[in-house]
Amino acid sequence: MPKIVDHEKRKQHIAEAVLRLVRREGIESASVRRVAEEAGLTLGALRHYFDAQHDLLAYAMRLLIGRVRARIDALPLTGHARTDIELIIAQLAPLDEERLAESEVWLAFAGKAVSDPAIRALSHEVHEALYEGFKRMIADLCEQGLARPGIDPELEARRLHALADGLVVHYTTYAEHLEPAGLMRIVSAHLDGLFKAE
Amino acid sequence: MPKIVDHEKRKQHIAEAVLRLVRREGIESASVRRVAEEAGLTLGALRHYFDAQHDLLAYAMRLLIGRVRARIDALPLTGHARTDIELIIAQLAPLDEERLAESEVWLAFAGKAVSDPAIRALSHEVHEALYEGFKRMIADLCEQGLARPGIDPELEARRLHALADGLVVHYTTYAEHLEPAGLMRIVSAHLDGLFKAE
DNA sequence: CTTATTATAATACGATTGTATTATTAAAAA
DNA sequence: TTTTTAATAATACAATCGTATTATAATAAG
Repeated sequence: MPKIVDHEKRKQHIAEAVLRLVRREGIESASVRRVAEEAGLTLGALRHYFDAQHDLLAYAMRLLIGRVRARIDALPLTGHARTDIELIIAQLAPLDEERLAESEVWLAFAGKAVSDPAIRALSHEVHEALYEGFKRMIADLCEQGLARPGIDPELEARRLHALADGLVVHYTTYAEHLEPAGLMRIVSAHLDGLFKAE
Repeated sequence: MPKIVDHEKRKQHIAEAVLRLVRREGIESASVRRVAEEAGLTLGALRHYFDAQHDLLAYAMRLLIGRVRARIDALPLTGHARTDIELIIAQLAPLDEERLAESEVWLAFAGKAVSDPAIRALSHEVHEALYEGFKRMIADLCEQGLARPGIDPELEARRLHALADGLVVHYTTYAEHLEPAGLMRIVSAHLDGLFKAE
């Protein structure tokens, strides 16, 4: 009997309404009433699925994170370190309308991290995962002798991480003034500095 | 007769209350009532200085921008390009308590840029000024023959800009997990890649 | 000194917020 | 089929929000 499944599916349906609303009108418009309206539910019905607003927001954020994570996990990694790094960053960057929407919502949630502990925890979790991922990839690079000699993997991981996040912020916030292709050109130029010249 | 001066001074006093409040409890707590309370004024008194809340927020943001700008303008630039770039970035980064407070408030305002047109305009203005500044400095570098050959000033300006903003975001948001000194080490390492090896 | 102007204060209006309560309907379990 | 549980709906509560109005006190201009 698909009871729990239905329950979860409905929560996802509501969370998607949250994401739409946040993208369209900002996170401050994601009130329980507006979300209920957007999802086609009554206030009482929504409350049956989420006891409090912060639960709703945290759930929606987890849904967003899960989507990106699934996309990265499904990536056909080549084993070629440089290509793989670019592939992963491309999944985080606002390179098309779908990912631009994601980035906008992500930044909106990130802004809420200051006041909402659950969102703050999620944000930090993603931050750490990303840093660790970059660090591991760069460390692999060094071991394989592909990296420019004398580089510090931890420092370079933080540098790449900051660059990537900075680019996401810029190309999301000023998407109407910037050409998406430029983002990956900058990433590529940055990686040039990490790899040995051939 | 110091009428206008007093008026402006009082507006600044109120704006400082906004900045304190935003830093302490987030921008969503900067309601006109809370700000009036923080500034030691009545709601009606505050309204005499600011007709609407978005005026109040925009004014406070301008005050913040003015402070940082003044600090940069007062900088004893050496003429040595590399040192100067580091000096400027050091004024934008959360390297001590005072600048950490600034950065926190700045990020809070930046989050409001999505919904508030005035704040969005200010944010974009600062963004452009920073990009143009970096571009000019890197172009100077190239002309002086100090830059690594074959680099693209515009691309490098965007790269440095994204890195700087990304570092500010990371070291502000996760200030309790990161050592401030690490930020400038990363900037320095980045600049190594822009300059000719000597 | 009288008249304007500026500043402060108190109160009110309508809207929206998150959460809670209660009742009713649908569906699964016994 | 009866009984229990899940789901939806409607309504209510107290708090806060931005803004507006009106009246009073302080100060500068004539």
